Amino acid sequence: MPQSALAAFLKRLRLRSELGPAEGDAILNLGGRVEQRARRDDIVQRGDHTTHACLIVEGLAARYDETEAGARQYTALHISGDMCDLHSVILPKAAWNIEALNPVTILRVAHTALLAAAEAYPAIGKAFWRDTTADGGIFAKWTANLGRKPAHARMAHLICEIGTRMEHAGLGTRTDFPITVTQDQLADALGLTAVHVNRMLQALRAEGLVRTGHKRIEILNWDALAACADFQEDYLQFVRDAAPTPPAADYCIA
Amino acid sequence: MPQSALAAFLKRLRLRSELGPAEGDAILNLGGRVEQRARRDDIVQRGDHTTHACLIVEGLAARYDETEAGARQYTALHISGDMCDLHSVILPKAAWNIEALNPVTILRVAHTALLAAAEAYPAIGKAFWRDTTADGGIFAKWTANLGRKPAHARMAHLICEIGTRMEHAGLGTRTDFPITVTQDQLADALGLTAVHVNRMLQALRAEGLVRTGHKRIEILNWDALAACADFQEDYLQFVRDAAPTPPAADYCIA
DNA sequence: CGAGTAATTGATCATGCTCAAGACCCGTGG
DNA sequence: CCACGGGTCTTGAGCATGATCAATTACTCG
Repeated sequence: MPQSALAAFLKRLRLRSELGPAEGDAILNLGGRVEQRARRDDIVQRGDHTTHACLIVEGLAARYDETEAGARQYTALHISGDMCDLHSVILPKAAWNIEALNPVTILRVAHTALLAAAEAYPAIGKAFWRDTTADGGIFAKWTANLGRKPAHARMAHLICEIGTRMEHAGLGTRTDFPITVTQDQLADALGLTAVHVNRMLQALRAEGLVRTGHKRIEILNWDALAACADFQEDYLQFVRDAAPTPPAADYCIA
Repeated sequence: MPQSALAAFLKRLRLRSELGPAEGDAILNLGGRVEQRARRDDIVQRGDHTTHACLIVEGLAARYDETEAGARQYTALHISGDMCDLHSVILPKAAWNIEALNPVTILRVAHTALLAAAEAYPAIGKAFWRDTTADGGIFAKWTANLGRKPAHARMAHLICEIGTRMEHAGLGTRTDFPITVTQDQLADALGLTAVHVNRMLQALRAEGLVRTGHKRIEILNWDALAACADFQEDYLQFVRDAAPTPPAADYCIA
């Protein structure tokens, strides 16, 4: 059971990092314990001194921060195959919370196992470092969206991001994927109110850009949606970096 | 010259990570080339395939993202001693820009040197990983602030954050530190307009919380400012993690 | 001293919030 | 199989935070 979940994690890591067979085996043998969490459960709470990272096997989770007044802002969404909280391996004292957005199956993987793998195989260590850093790039993009884009563009951007990530994770296509999320939750991801999310979704539907419902999102016009979102995929870093091209490489083509 | 700049970087790393003398020497011998950049220069541009990371020796820099329309959002500020763009070591293809906010002295350190140090000394690799991850935590906090706090609280929070980081960097105290930044730049960090930044600063001054001018910020009432910002330092992760407390540790106290 | 940048002020505008009520949807139990 | 109930979605009306536009004043640095 852990193995199949870890296979998804390995696949994820390989989207960004080159990992050989030995390293693959090390990932598959990380072990861990499968757990269920109910919707609204906190998987991690601020202040926790964590000893495990959580691989999302099934369901949706979100990292969030909360103001004194209780207003909640999601800072990241995690889908199946994400090791949400890989951060905690290197920074065990959580300064954030992670919540199950719907009933979730997680695999709790010990930091000790993750660190041992990272130490035994430098490529694994770098893959972990790379993935947490890519997550940081996503945080930064969310910051930029919240700071400088109007509500409808934020909505559109989030839909494009999730679609792209779903497709890379093999959970659907970028234009048609399953997701169970309420407008309240979208509001907390977008820094809006649920009422306004509702109106923005209606606008996107009216423009013929998306269709929603039945726990799915379907994008009817990707180009138009991406344009309205100013969505450019590069920040997701879903490209294994080519070896730094030697300056002379261009000439080899002829 | 590089050595003294690298000493600041080492000091910074040691705020979060335990590094021995050999590791310290490795950091001090990273080498690099000192360069000057004028205000408004881009130190890194989106799409660059970078080969060096940039240590800020003197001055202020910002990572930013820009919308089609040209609206700019800073996603991170970097002060002296910050290795801005340590991220690029593991993700060389920049999906962001870095700009000099005022005349800046940087030390360009080769990725090859940084990676070699990380590979030779696992503790250095982890320190790098930890610092980039802590940066990610700061991005996440900015996201939360932009999404869920009103302008005056965002302003207050940024001032608290910079003060705290300045103090840890040894560049002043948290309540009185030098900084050269325009209201336009603050606006781009806070997702506001310069006009509104001006008004929020006036409000904070009128409440007797801060004093500004002469390239300094002085905080007259830290507690009140932190309260208005809902500032809690934990997200900066300026604490070297205690060894995971064994469950029995509690009993040792008596 | 002069030019350019930055800070400040005022007036109007609009995006997105608040509050409130009603419709819809879906799982549960009678 | 249907009624019930809670959560979610939808709609409307008024409000406010922060944007926009447009001067004017104050620095700063040659």
